[in-house]
Amino acid sequence: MINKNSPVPIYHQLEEYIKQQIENGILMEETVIPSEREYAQTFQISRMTVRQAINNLVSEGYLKRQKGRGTFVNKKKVEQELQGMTSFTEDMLSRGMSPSSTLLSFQIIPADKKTAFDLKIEENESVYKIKRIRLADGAPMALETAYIPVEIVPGLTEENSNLSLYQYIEEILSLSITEATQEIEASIASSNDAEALEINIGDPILLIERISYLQNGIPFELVKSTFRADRYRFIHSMKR
Amino acid sequence: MINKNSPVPIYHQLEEYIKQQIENGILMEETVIPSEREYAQTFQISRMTVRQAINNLVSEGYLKRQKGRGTFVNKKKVEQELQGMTSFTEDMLSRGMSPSSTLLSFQIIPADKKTAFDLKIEENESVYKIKRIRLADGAPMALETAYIPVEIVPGLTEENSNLSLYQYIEEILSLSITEATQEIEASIASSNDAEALEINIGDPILLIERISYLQNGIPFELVKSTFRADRYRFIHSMKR
DNA sequence: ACGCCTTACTGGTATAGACAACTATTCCAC
DNA sequence: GTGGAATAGTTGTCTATACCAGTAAGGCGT
Repeated sequence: MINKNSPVPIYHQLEEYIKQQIENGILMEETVIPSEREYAQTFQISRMTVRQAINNLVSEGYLKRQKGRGTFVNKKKVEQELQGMTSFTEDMLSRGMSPSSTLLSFQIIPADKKTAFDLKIEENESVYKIKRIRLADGAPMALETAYIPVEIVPGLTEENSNLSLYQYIEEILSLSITEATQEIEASIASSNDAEALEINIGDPILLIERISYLQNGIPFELVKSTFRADRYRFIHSMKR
Repeated sequence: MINKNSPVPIYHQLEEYIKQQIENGILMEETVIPSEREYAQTFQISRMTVRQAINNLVSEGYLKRQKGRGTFVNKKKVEQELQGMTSFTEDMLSRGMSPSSTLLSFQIIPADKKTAFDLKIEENESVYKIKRIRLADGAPMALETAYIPVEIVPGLTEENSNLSLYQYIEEILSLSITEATQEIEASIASSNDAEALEINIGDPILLIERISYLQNGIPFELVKSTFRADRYRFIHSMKR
């Protein structure tokens, strides 16, 4: 398991080893792992080296220490999923609801000033404008309008836009979304919103505007969503 | 500078010392700091202890190491502030507004069921209940109620609760907030909200409920805020 | 049954020393 | 001048050891 002659540092080998054990379920969530002194003895390495490995895993969130008790395997972070949450689909699934959607319109239009600014493109450059009603367990949850530069994702059609766009991006184009900014505000349903979401005019709604970025920092999607406040709250956790 | 007989660990003293030097501009951005051996000799402590201090500062983003060259002061980070944003004060400052607040009430009460659950304490355990109106540039922005277990932060009084609680936690108790969860929803102002925020009944408001955790995962504060939707939007950026 | 001490574990802090890997500089041979 | 070796500095890895501080459990006296 541990090779002292490897160019890979021992502490790093031990890190990988422990991570493996966690992923394989040999070290279970919320249970103690062997003590530092135990690792030191079984692998015939110094306790300080063990500590270096464990420290790294602690700061990566895999483990947590408790003085006098031991070191424990952290619960899997659903949180990290949430933190990296991108699509309505993932969001609903993580809440145990069944997502679906109805396409209202699919257009290619020239970007207006604000959209162009958000997507860092030139005014009047072509963007897809995709309007959907998002359903959870069959009931309307949100009204969503997405803007995507045609240049970045050419070949999107009314049909394949139905697939998860994120899957398409990651798997077909092998790009990935690494960053997003969101702005959230409260408002009140207009007649338009009310009709689509099957609520009354004046009911509270949650407006979320999200811009997602690719690895290179290029924005590729602007999504404006209007959520029914009675059915949706935005959940968000953060770590330092 | 370094007191070996202090109950505060040496590495932590050194951390604070170096942070001070950075903040005071004695250690400039992008320049090398003294070598590990140099610190060890000038303070008559072990090099490994110096490393422990420097490692912490590296993982907090203050410093960066370069093998064979030295350790350098990082450029200040603006983003990290946003991501780790915790208090109303910091939030407003980062938006270029001037925060202030009016204390409405300061009580010690037994925790009700839900509060106890959120703060992971027993029902009826004592908690501070601190109610404030939060102002930005002198105008009401939010109505805020904070719940803090007395056991964790004993000795909080009506007077010192006015100081930044976070500073108090970090500097006096030398604990730090490493994690928080937030739930955000839209609603409509009740007569109570309307009066405090100087808006009309039925106007949209943004409800934010935040639970902050200390490094050991212990929840230490539950804050329920009601923001004027016309003056506040929640902004949030995330990276993978 | 209830406290209290002891004991044996845990992680936390700190030391001193060794060698490896990397960087920058100096100096010398060509 | 240019290339390369020697040198002195840096951080990186690792060991062995010591004592401190918190936790849990068992045993003991009351």
